[in-house]
Amino acid sequence: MTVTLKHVAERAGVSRSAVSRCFTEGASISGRTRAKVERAAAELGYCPNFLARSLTTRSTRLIGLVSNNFRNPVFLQIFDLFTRGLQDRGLRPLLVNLSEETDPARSVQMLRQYSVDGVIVASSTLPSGFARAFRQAGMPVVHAFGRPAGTPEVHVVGIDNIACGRMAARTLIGRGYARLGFLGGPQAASTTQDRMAGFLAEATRHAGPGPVVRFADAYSFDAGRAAMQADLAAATDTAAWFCGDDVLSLGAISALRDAGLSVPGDVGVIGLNDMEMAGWAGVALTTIHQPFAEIIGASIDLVAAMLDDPARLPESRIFPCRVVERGTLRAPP
Amino acid sequence: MTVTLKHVAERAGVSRSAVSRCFTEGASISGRTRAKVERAAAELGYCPNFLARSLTTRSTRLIGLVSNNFRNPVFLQIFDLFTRGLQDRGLRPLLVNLSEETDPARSVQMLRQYSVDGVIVASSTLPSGFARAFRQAGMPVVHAFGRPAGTPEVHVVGIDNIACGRMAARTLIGRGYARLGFLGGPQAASTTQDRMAGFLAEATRHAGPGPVVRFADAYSFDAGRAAMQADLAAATDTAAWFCGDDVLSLGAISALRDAGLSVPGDVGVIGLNDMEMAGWAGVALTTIHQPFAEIIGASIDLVAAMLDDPARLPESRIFPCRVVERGTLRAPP
DNA sequence: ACCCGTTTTGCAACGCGTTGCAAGATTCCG
DNA sequence: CGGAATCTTGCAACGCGTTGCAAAACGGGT
Repeated sequence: MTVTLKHVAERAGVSRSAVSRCFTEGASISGRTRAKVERAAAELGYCPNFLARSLTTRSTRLIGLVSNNFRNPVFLQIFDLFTRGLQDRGLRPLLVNLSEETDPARSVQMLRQYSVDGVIVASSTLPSGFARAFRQAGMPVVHAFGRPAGTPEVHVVGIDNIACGRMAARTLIGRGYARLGFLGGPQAASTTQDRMAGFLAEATRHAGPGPVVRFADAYSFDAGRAAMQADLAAATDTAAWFCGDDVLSLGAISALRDAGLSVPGDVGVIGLNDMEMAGWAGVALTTIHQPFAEIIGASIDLVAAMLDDPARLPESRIFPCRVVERGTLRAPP
Repeated sequence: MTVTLKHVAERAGVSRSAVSRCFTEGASISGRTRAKVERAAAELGYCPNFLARSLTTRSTRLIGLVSNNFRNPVFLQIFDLFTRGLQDRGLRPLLVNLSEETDPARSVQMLRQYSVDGVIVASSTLPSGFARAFRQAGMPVVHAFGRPAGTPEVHVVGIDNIACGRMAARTLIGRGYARLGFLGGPQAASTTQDRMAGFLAEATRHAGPGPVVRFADAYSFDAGRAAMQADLAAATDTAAWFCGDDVLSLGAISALRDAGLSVPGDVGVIGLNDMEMAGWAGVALTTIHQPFAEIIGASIDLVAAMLDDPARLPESRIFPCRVVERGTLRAPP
């Protein structure tokens, strides 16, 4: 049924090798033979089988795109950028949803069975054991949105979350808010820990009352809303919040407004990510912009570089963030 | 470097066939041999190569998951359900982003090169030529969110968009709104056409002034907002809108509120999809619920059924929708 | 026409696993 | 215990392409 190399070779009256070379970049083949082969291939509708080829070339150009974050709308932007970036380089994303998965071994096995050339882990909440397990199985790995380290075990691309925490605290202090609060995502996530650490380091130098800390169960609207409702019930009287994620911020703002508080009149909120929705009219979330395009571009660059040089040493790449001023923080006094 | 069948065979002291049969469901192998092989495989960390296997079995269990919609947040939910559903059946999604693609031939070639076992097109805006081209290349195809037809060219799973349009119109009429409006997505999309047709069929039977029709350039917040701003500038004095998508509704509502109009006080809005965000406190969008889980489950069932019986005739599966009452429509008079 | 250096070509083996077949080993039965 | 029926097993060929190697073809110079 399917038309193979052999059929084309017979029709063109050449050997199978000739046909193969016709479809191999930089192989030695004469113009005459090439013409014959191309004609036969076109007539038969031949299309080389990448998977068969991969047996000898040991390259599938398949990249495992692994994530456990399918609730936070920002990840749609992230998948968009990843899929397009990979496609532009002739790489193919095999999407792996690890939402309910806790055992790295099963994912490792799956990715090995499909002989992926590399793996991109796109998550800040997946335990780092996953990236490590992939690496130990011999796969090139890039952890996008991971925690940078001096000598990382795998490539890490992301932002300096501690610096972001600092930046958030300084911004809130600069607006003259009294008591500051940090509303983080899942407490175990490295991003939560680092953003909190930076925020508290700076906030405790602030003259006002000591900072408040709360955590949401997940990076989701409902979790942010619930955490803020808990804080309102506890009446901490916090004047401004740094939320560790935009969607968390939206949940928090919804709880504040439901409680009759005005944002930014009574309470200020600054988020982190600058997802597309943050810029929607009516949302107008002031937030710290995370440069997704750069992070994703660098992740793809690194995974592509690993294809050429699998022994390349892991490195961290960190991109600077900046505050995007919109409408959820009051003007400086 | 990689450990193959041969290494395991040597270590276990059996033939390669024996090892192969040990990893093949239902093959004839004695308990003694199986034990030897499993031991050797475990010691070497052997993992069968699916791609090599696919050469003879002609099955990769790879499914092309094709979409061109990476802006509408509802698609993150859709990808979540698809990836999990496919994984649960041992199928692997190869994600293909066709956002900028206009030529089906290139996509066909790519999917053939990777020998996908089937293709799921998840989009209501991708020209139907794509699904057709995949089918003509001999691939099992399911078009999720496509336009159902009596004798479809490929499997189609979705909703009755005409009926949804009717339902929206009846709902608005029941609330006693005067002039009705339809705000559709891209005019060429079949969903836009069908929703409009159903809506107008019912709305024109309404006693009030004739219905207004507008289109947004894309299924996006900004497009919905821009279309509504255009309508406000034209002062059509429309009392209630059926927007062909939730994210369009949010854009429209943002424009209405910016113009000083209250929703649902002055103007009513009903959307379509019931994306997660529609239920967020503060958003509270009244909308027509599209049963995503059922549609996606059926799509996966159909593509899996095609793997067993590729000659199976294409069919349409249509799921009923229902109005979800929230806060953007006034109560019935 | 001849010689030498460069392409170009086909052969055959290989990558990793599967499978039809026939031979060998087991089991069952009388 | 012999013989038939049933399991297991290994051999060898196959699926689809790639590639090292040596032979063949070609090109140019004289």
